[in-house]
Amino acid sequence: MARNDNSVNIENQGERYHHGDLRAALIEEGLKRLQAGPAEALSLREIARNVGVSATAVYRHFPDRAALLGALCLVGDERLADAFAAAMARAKPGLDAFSAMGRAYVRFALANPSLFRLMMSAQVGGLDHGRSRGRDMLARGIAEMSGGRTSKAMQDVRQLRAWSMVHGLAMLMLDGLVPADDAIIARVVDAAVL
Amino acid sequence: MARNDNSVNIENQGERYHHGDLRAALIEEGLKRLQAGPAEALSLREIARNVGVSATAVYRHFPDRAALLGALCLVGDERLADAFAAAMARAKPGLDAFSAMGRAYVRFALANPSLFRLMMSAQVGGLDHGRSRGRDMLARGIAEMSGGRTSKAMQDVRQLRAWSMVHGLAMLMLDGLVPADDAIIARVVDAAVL
DNA sequence: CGACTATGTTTACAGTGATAACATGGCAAG
DNA sequence: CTTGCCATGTTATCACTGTAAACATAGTCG
Repeated sequence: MARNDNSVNIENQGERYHHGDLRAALIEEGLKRLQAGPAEALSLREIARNVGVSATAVYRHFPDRAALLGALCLVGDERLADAFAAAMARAKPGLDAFSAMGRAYVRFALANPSLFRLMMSAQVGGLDHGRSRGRDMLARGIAEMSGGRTSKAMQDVRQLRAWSMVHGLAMLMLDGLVPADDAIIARVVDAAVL
Repeated sequence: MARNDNSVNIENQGERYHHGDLRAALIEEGLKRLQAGPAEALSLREIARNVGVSATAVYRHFPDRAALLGALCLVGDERLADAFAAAMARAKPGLDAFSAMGRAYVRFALANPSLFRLMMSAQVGGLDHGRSRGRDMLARGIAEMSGGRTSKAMQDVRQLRAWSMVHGLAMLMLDGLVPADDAIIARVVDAAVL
């Protein structure tokens, strides 16, 4: 949720040569544009135009388009982690964990379709965007769920099944292959045996 | 698997004004290019160039780029359906059905990453590419699996869980978030309770 | 044969990501 | 205070894209 930690006055600086915090402004505009359309349709020039800056100014802050998308991914990951934290806080401990996390996962995807898809697309410039707070939380939450006296290998399989299920449901709904109905999410995620 | 049902000699016609079957050639070249890179990187001009035809010739056979991609989707769907049919033929009837279909699904995705992603992306020009032989077969196979005396609603939920799981696993592996290991596929898909 | 039509071509335009060379202005050292 | 450095902007340019319009060719059918 953190928005502007840069202490620069964004208003009434239309005439300034130096923007103040162009990097943050570009990211913000990119996120805005990502709410309106897919990541493929996101053009550097349009972002720069909307921010009120020349197209090539972007390259002072990002080596290329992929790097800007990568920055957007990082923001998305923070938000996903926040959503997980909130969901976990509300959930009763124990078996509820998976339901809560799973619902949060799918809902996040539906609420931020382009951003979510971008975050999961991986070939964002080839970088595997290594550690991810969101994925770590998901893994921990699922591990807590399958806590019984099963073997480590079996836990891993269950964990992967769980992630696959929520990820697949999110993708199918995002792509319109399954209606994005909240009741359906609940029925699929709740009481899944795995 | 069907390749050339057009009975036109593709060879030694380098000088012809009319191509013979340009539409098929464009699709074929598109599929080839899709094996080498993602669908976003697929350009009309490059396809036309490789086929040896001017860029705008494409528009005699497809209204726009999205339409060509749509045609590629149709081919992909046929191939997926073929893969399903082969898997079902090999599988013993009954509970094996889901394992066989699930493995075929994920393997198809891994074998044709860009094509699979394209097929599932839906916003291919806005058309929801309505009926799909591949999806129909998947649905029927899964329905056969969850055949017990459970309620219709419960069957639907299980069916959706199954599809979500294999779809999610395929996507996670495609995006490099889970190693694309055949043994992992087997462990996840087999003996899933759902 | 002659016209029609399907299927090509050339030309043109607006938009894109990216590079190179140049301009500005804030800040720190002399 | 002045000087110069350098981060951050700018303009100009290039190769590429999808697409539209106008023109050319050739196979087909009256």
